[in-house]
This record gives sequence, C-alpha cells and structure tokens, in this order.
Amino acid sequence: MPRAGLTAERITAAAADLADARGLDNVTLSALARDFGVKDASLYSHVRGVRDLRTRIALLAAAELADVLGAAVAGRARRDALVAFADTYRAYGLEHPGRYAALQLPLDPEEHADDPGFLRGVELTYGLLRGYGLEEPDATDAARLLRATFHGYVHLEAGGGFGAPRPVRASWERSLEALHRTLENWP
Amino acid sequence: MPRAGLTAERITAAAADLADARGLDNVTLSALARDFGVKDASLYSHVRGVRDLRTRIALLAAAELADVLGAAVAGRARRDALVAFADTYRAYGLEHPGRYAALQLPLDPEEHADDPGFLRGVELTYGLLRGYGLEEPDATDAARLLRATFHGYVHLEAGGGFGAPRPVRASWERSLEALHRTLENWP
DNA sequence: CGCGCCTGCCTAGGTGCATTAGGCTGCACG
DNA sequence: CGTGCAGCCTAATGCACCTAGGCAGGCGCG
Repeated sequence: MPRAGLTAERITAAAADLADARGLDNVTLSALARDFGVKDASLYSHVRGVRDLRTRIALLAAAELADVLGAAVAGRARRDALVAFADTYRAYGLEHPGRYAALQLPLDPEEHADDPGFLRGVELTYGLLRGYGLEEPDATDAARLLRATFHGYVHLEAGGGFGAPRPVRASWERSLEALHRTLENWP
Repeated sequence: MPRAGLTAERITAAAADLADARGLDNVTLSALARDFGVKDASLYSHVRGVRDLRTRIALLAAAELADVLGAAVAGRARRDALVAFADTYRAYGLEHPGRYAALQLPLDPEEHADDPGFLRGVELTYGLLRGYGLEEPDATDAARLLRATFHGYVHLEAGGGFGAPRPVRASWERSLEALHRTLENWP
C-alpha cells in the first residue's frame, strides 16, 4: 500500500480548492478522501474534523487575502489606495468564493482571534483610513462602513443577488467614488 | 393514531423559528419531525425536501420583511425614511438570523424570481431613492450601495465580525448619516 | 347510514457523511 | 537488523436525507 503523503497543509489546500469549485458546504471529508485515494478515517490523523478543516481554510484565506491587499495598497494613498484595496478585495471574493465564505464563519475567539492574517487585514484598513486623516473613534466607524460595503457587495454578487441588467462593475465604481467622498468629508 | 395536522405552512413556520433559534444549517427535517411528534418521512407529503423547505423560509421572511419595512417608511421621506428603513432592516436581521440567512440563499430564478415579497422590498428601496430625486441608472447604483451596506453590516454583526469595543449602533448611525449625505449629493 | 376513497401518516430500507476505536505495516533510525 | 511509530487501514455507530409502498380515519357521496 503506497502512502498518499498526507499532511494538514496539503489537505487544507485541496479543501480550499474544492470549496472554491463546489462551495464551502460541499467540502466534505469523504470527498477529500476520495480525491486523495484514501479512506475518510485517515484524514483524522491530520485534521481534527470538519470544523477544524473549515477553520484552516479560513486562516489560509486570511493570509492570502492580506498578501494581495498589502501588495495592492503599497505605495498608494487615499483614492488610489481605496480603489486598489476595494478592487482587490472584490476580485478575491469573486474568484475564490469558497475561501471567501470560510473567512466569514465565526472562529473560536480564544483560539484564533489574533491570527496574523486577520490582524494584517485590519492593519491595512486602518492604514488606509489614516491616509484620510481619520482617528478614533471615526476610524472604527469608517472601517466598519468599508468592511460592510465591500463584504455586502461581494456576498450579494456571489449569491446572484443583483438582478438588474446594469453591470455590477459600473455600480461598484460609483459606490467607491461615493465612499471616497465620504471618507474625505467624514460626518 | 391521532393525526398531527401537518400543513406546509405550519411546517414552514416551525422551520423558521427553528432557524432563528439554532441557525439555518441546523434546520433539519428530522428535528422538525421530532418537534411535531412525527416521522421524518411524513414531512415529505407537504414539503419536497430540505431545499424546498429553505426556499419556503426565504419566501416567508421576504414577505415579513417587506411588511415591516413598508410600515417603517410609510409617511416618511429622505433622511427619516432612510433611517427608519435601515433600522428596521437591521433589527429584523439581528432578531431573526435564521430567516435572514434564508433570504440570502440563491433561489431558483425561473421559479421565484418575481415573488411578491421580494418585489415589494425592491419597490420600497426605489421609492426611498425617488425621494432623493435619483433616476436610472443612478437609482440602481444607489440601491446596490444601500443593500450592500445594510446587508454587510447585518451579516458581519450577526457573525460576530465586529470585534472592536465601540458599540456597533454608534458606527451604524454614523454610517447612515454618511449614506444620507451620499444620496443627497450623488456623484 | 354505510361505503369507498383519498389524504395523512406509517414502516422499511438505501445512501452519504462524521466520527471513534483499534489494528497492521513499511520506513527511519539506532 | 530489529523496533517503534507515523500513516493508513477496517469496523462500527449515529444522524440526516430521501424513496417506495402500506394502512387507516374521516369526508363525500349515494
């Protein structure tokens, strides 16, 4: 019996790809085991269960997203940074719906609350807002508005929620312009 | 054997309550059957399956939400209407997380795309925007911005996504003020 | 008033997934 | 050249979804 060479990392990577291809709900240990040519039970040596697996996907996605966001905003400020950040965020969410969905599920606070991937994401947002001259508590309010808007767009768009014929990208660009003006002139 | 008096409506209502109490993912035909003191298989006479059941919850929620939103905006315009709409929307989402989650799942377009509950919701949004003097295509852009922001807030808040100590309500109110100004002066 | 029949619930059974317990084996290291 | 353990296995349980087909309680009709 040749060994399949399983590791938690390889399983997580395969799970993330499967999530993007067929949806996070269809990420099942049985399906992964089939992909690896292995029995379901064998995966439990590397992963604690389906919940643990989903958490691992989330952490992977957080790190990836922070990477691309960091690259996008590097050397930019204000409108340029906002647009780069937003476009990158939306593109990641639409190209990786499974990974993105994993990002949204509540993870054990005491366990991963201060995960480096998530922290970097938060830091990038606050950096963006510092460029607009926002300080606490305005920065928190504005950060929440940005996160909500970006996430709302991606989530609704990925779920087919925008039925009107107008291209989403056009509305998106107008919305970003509106957000830019809001940040320039925070109430 | 006394009959339990099952109907699709009673099952849907119980399912919606269960969804709010334990999450949409935990709405299972087995659990509902237990609640009604009936066998799982018996539910299939009234409901086509778990997918059908979820769709029914979504339609129920859409109608309920349209009702409360309609009542909230009645007789109001511009900022008053915006705040009433937004507060009602957020309250519904936070008080009925299971029903709200059901609203987001993609429903068969050819089947329920023009459901009265959803249509009323859309109508209310466009009515709100007409009060701001917005016409196509600005109305669609603005409607998407509003939906995304509201939905993003509710979804993130329900998932425990806002970690900072600042009360969410405070950020919410500032965000609404920002949206009001954006609508008053659409780019 | 009684008889049929349909509706409402049942039993039985098959599938897929998650998870646990415990066993065998080949590869690395002493 | 053993030996130990990591890596994969078999076996078994429980829960959920779903289908097929059976039986009976009460309503509609003659």
